[in-house]
Amino acid sequence: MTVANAELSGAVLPRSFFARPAVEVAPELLGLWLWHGRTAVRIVEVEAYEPDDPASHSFIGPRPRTRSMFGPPGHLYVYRSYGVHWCANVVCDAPGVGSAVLLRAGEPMVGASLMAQRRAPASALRQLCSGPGKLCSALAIDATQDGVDLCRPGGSPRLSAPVGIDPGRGPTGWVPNPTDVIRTTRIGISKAIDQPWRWLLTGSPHVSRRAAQG
DNA sequence: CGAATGATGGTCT
DNA sequence: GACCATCATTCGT
Repeated sequence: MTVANAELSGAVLPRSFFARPAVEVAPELLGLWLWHGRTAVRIVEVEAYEPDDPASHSFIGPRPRTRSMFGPPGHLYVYRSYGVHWCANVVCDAPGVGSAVLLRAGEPMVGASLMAQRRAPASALRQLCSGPGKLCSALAIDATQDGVDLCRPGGSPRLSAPVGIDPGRGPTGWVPNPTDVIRTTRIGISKAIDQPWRWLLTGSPHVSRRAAQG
């Protein structure tokens, strides 16, 4: 990594940040950076999935595929979607609970040209990471990263706070301004469709689908 | 702009 | 054999 990128990388979050239900962690992930190798995005859209949630992969209990979802918080849970795409979650709450936040979209911050290369023929900035499958493709995240610890300084992939923000400050760490966040129902599921467990950064052109006009 | 659809593979019934 | 936490493309308005 270049010196400039190292300075941009910010500080990782304490594991305690993730040791809460996904519905609490999810909105606070907005604005954080997800790094993998020489590429990084700012998270602009997330969804929470909980253990008593019929839409969650954890609903039926641990399976080989969902093993990491029941592991320690702050780790990655990666699964294959529709046999074609990869989707990445941040594991939350205590080990064994089965709570996670799906990373649905990001804004390219570092290595946009490399991400465009991986996403070819797509090239427009706002198309590179505007969906959970696109995000993993752009960041080159696949089954290899399933279970990886996102809290390791210098690790890859890893989550970090914006530059200049101390993620260890305050009771829950980094918290975005509430007026910067929009809350909606989740997308692309058939069960528990009324739970308002999707959050977006207000006005971001990098989300998978804009929120309905108020 | 929106609706419809095929690709493609693992998991569950 | 059905069902997907999706995406890119095609076709219709």
